[in-house]
Amino acid sequence: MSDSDSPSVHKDFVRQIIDGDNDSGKWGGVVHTRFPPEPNGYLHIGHAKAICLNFGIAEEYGGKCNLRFDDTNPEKEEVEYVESIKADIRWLGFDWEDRLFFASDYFEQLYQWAEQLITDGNAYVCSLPLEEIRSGRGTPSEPGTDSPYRSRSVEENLDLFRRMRAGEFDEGDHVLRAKIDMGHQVMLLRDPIMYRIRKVEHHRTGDQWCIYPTYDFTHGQSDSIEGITHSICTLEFENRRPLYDWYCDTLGIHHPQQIEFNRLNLTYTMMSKRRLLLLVNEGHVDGWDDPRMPTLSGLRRRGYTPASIRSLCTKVGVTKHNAMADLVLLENEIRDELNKSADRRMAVLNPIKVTITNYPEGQTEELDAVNNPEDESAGSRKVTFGRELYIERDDFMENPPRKFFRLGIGREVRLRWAYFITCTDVVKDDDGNITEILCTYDPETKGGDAPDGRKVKATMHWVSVDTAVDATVHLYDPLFTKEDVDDVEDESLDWKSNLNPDSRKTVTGKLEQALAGSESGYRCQFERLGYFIVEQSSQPDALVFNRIVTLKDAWAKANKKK
RNA sequence: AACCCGAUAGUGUAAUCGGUAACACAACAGAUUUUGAUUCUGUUAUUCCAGGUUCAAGUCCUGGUCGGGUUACCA
Repeated sequence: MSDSDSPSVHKDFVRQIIDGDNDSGKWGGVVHTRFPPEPNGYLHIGHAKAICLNFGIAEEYGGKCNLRFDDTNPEKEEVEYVESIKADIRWLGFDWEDRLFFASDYFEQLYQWAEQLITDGNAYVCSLPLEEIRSGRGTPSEPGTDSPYRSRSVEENLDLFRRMRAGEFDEGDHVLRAKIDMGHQVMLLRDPIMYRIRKVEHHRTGDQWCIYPTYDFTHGQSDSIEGITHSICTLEFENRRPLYDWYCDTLGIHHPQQIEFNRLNLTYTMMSKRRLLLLVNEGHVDGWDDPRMPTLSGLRRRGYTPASIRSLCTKVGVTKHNAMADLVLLENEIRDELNKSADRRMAVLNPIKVTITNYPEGQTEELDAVNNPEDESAGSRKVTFGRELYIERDDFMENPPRKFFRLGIGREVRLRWAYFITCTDVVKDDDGNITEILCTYDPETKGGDAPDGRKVKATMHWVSVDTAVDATVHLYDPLFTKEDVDDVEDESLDWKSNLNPDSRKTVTGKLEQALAGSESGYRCQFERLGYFIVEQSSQPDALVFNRIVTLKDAWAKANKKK
């Protein structure tokens, strides 16, 4: 590769293993990985890490990465999920080319291998009820007891297993178990289940099968069939590696190396598909693609870019111990990217009216505003100034503390790209609430510079009342109030008690006219507020924006601390 | 409890033959600034514990502690 002379490109332990294999010639220099999602939910940012690892490694080593759906449990799996997963991987920027596979494509081969194990005396049909299989397995400290069916003859096992396939039995009547060791220290090796009867339609094979293989009896063999060299999975599969190895070895087939890495955890959210499904089903969010969800479709709708997510995935690293990455890491990625590329616009989200008392009634003027100070080529646009304006309510204080250097009575500030204004008075309603701010402007400061060189402490955004465009703006905050979603006060509470009731606030904002008619997917910075994207449901004449992320705000942070 | 895995600034990671513990983010301070943003500069702070081997240990050895996983006819 080209940048091999860049000083110290750290390689994680997975890549180090691959380097070692390439040096020793273990796989003849071949690197072939796979990403194996189960189509029972939407992909989340944790999956993005696995995708970046598997597809990324294939790219770096001149190898290939397959997409394989691990669809052995028809009760939970749906075509909708298959399609969303494919779309999300493509959006992230990866391509499986012609290597789209399904574990269900291998059902017949798997079945033949099961018969082989039976024939070799390595598997048997067990007719114990579920509860007895469980109790018979013993506990980690006590060995299990052999099933009474463990010694069935090969002929009887074969006959029973074929009749299971033929649909002669009901669910739960029989299972096929591997004959390993009921006293093994690893519980998983105490005669694990290989096949169970499920009279359920499968989203791809329909009613062709009424017995389905378990994950363990499927995964390694699927890797084997596809010629995978490095089967990379998350830490919770570490315990299953002995079984993965046992099936490959006992069957005498190509035996990929399973390597486990730490999954991505992020503060203020969680990655459990079961829980995410619950959030959707119980209506805590609007759907899998709700902009508050850590799903790829949610992050996409929120306004995150594929590059920002990929960048996070490389920054968090790959190790073997459980880690929880700070959400601000992700936020910084999108801030960095959009700071360089996004147009600046002015929008007032909590408006209060300002009247410039010495500005002629009925007069307006067009002023030049720079689109992006970080990118000269972005050019400029016109903004309209007039006698009546909106500013942010938070930018005015009647009795400002010492450190507050925005607008107050008698204070002078700059309106971005416009004039210096000085507050002379406020108008209040009968309850004493401020309804309007009265100011004068200095015509000499047009564009925002004072010829006499005098300084102001604050520059504020604003929008003229006459040209303001209304828009619905969704302000998002983290879905949970705790860094660790499982951090609950007492036993009676669960993670749902940490749901943030204020994770979405919706306001009507006043936008500068350049934003009129914006198309869905357009990202810009609302100056001093944050980065926003035009919502996918937005219409040119009924604008809807999502806040992607706020700008860093030292003033807000200082206040929060008090 | 048995088995498996892990432990390095607040967080995430690096230190490849045993040879000056470092990077990013966060925090704090300052400079610049027509965004209290960005940018720049600086500061604080790290090898789980106890022994051992060694001129020298984050790294090797022994014992412990703590954390996670497994104990599904889910993946």
